[in-house]
Amino acid sequence: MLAGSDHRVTIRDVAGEAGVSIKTVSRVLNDEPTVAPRTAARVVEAASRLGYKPNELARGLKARQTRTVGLVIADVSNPFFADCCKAIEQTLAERGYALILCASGEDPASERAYVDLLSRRRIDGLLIAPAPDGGEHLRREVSAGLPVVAFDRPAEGVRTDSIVVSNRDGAERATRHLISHGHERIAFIGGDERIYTAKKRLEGYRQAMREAGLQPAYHMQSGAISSAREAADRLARGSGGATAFLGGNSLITAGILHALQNVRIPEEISVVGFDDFQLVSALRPNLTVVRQPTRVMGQTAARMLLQRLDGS
Amino acid sequence: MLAGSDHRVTIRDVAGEAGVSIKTVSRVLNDEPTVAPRTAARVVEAASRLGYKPNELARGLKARQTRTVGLVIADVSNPFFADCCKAIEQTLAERGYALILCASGEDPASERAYVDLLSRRRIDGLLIAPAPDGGEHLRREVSAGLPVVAFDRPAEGVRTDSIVVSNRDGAERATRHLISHGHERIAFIGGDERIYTAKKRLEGYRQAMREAGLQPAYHMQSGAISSAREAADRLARGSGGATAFLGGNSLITAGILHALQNVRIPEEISVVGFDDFQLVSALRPNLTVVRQPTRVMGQTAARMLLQRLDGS
DNA sequence: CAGTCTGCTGACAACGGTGTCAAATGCGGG
DNA sequence: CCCGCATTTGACACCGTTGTCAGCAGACTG
Repeated sequence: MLAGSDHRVTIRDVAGEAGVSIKTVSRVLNDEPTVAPRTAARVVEAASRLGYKPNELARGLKARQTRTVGLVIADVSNPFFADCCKAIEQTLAERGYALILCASGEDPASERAYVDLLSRRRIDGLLIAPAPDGGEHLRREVSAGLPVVAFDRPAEGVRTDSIVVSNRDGAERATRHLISHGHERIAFIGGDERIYTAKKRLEGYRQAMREAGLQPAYHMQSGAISSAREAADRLARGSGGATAFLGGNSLITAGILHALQNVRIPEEISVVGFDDFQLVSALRPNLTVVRQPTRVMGQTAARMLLQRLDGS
Repeated sequence: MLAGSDHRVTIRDVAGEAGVSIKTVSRVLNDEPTVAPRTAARVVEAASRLGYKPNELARGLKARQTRTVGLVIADVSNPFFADCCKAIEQTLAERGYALILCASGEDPASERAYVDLLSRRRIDGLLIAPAPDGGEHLRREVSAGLPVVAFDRPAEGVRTDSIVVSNRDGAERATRHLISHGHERIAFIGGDERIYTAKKRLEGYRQAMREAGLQPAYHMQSGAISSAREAADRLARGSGGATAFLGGNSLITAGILHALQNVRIPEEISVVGFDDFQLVSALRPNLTVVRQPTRVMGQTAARMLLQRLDGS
């Protein structure tokens, strides 16, 4: 209908079209009740005829809020984060908030750059799974008044709300589960030890092994599936090899399963993995998992933030 | 250092602190060469002392660009989209662009709402895997001058750049591959037929079967893993059951594998899946896949968009 | 009939930056 | 000593919206 005029329609155009002042258009668009019905109708009609869309930048500048939140995670292609991200995005979208996605790759410098970018864009709030070695950047934002909710891991050295499950306890229980099934040589393959969740899970594993008087055998690594596979290969080898594995996250568990592709699970070797997610459980329904409530976690984090933004 | 004053630092504050006009501060921050070195130094020092961050909303309002792009996909927790999303995010971040993530769930109404939200936020460009039954909303944006790049599927009834792989051809070849291995009862389980990729893959499958004089047996479905599993169960049953399966995407392939968990692959039944991704291939290294170049696809789409935004 | 009140509307400033233009400053040359 | 010119700086308008306040009818009150 409208030609591809390069000139974006503004409130002024609508005002002109409807023969009223811009303030009246503004009133109508914001449902202020003090406009005469006939006038309001004219304005609505003019706005839709011109295909008017309010400029949220201008609105945000004046109102000092953008209805936008930042999400900083390590990596979207990690199913755990993808699931969190999905839940968060949905929860925010229901309330009309937009989500700016940032993937830091567990790199503090990158995280810092992202936080800066978000801060300049004047996001209303921040959801973050903090990278290790947290620096000053989060503290600055928090003390500047930005609502921040940390999830999956707490933020080091900053007071923020946070949603964290008991990683230590989960690992401890999973290990005890294997012990109670008669295993004595239980290997743990976890993520980079500087990452909070990996560290806590290792603690839980060691605690359970110590209590049972067993010798821990673990490997912590930052790499992807393939390096977990190599580690599992190594730990399973020989007569003194592990009879059971505990995988520190879904990618690592996949690596372990890859290494054990010619081994019957759980008859020959048992595997317990962290991070339940649809694909792994579909592919290996007989795998025991320490389920992380990703959906609930994401939703809760988002709601907690919204609560502080909207008060609802 | 700075107390948590609720008042965000503005360019005016920096100007006051440095004893210059706001315009001079603006010049320094934008690296305009016409500022005396001593003055510039004073300004830089003042800005960093106050922790000044330019308000990108204000900048964007004046400059009519936000350095922000929208990404509309069906679902982040689908590994295919997650991988695309990762590549896109990285490519954009390198150039300082922010990404607003929107998950439409293949719902045209939701997609429309998202496009509207993005348009009001004055994104510079849009990356989209269009939902089926595309309406007017995309056409409107395109003709209003918004740079749009469609990926994974073309946008119906709108002229946009698009990055699409040959789905039909991939399915045809995969089917022929199975035929050449002696299979005659080959079943295809695909996604919702209204979705472009699913439709094309079905076409390819049928074409190959027809050419070989074989009877096609397929099931198209919009559900998740579990419904693919049920379909596979049904299609494999009985003496006339399928001896080979072609899975229309990674989630469906996972469902098929789940259904066949007690069957040796590929000795008893062969499976070929679309969408290679790290987890499936780690879990079932002996699975044949029609690999989608997700990383390249995402990167290419993002670059194509950047090209139109930056000209670089 | 004057005065007040209510309902509706618009002029203007402000949000925090950048573009335009003119003005102030410093300096060498006539 | 004054002029012209280059360098450096600032006043002001503007981007597109909303908040503040005042104005203008017309109705109601006394």
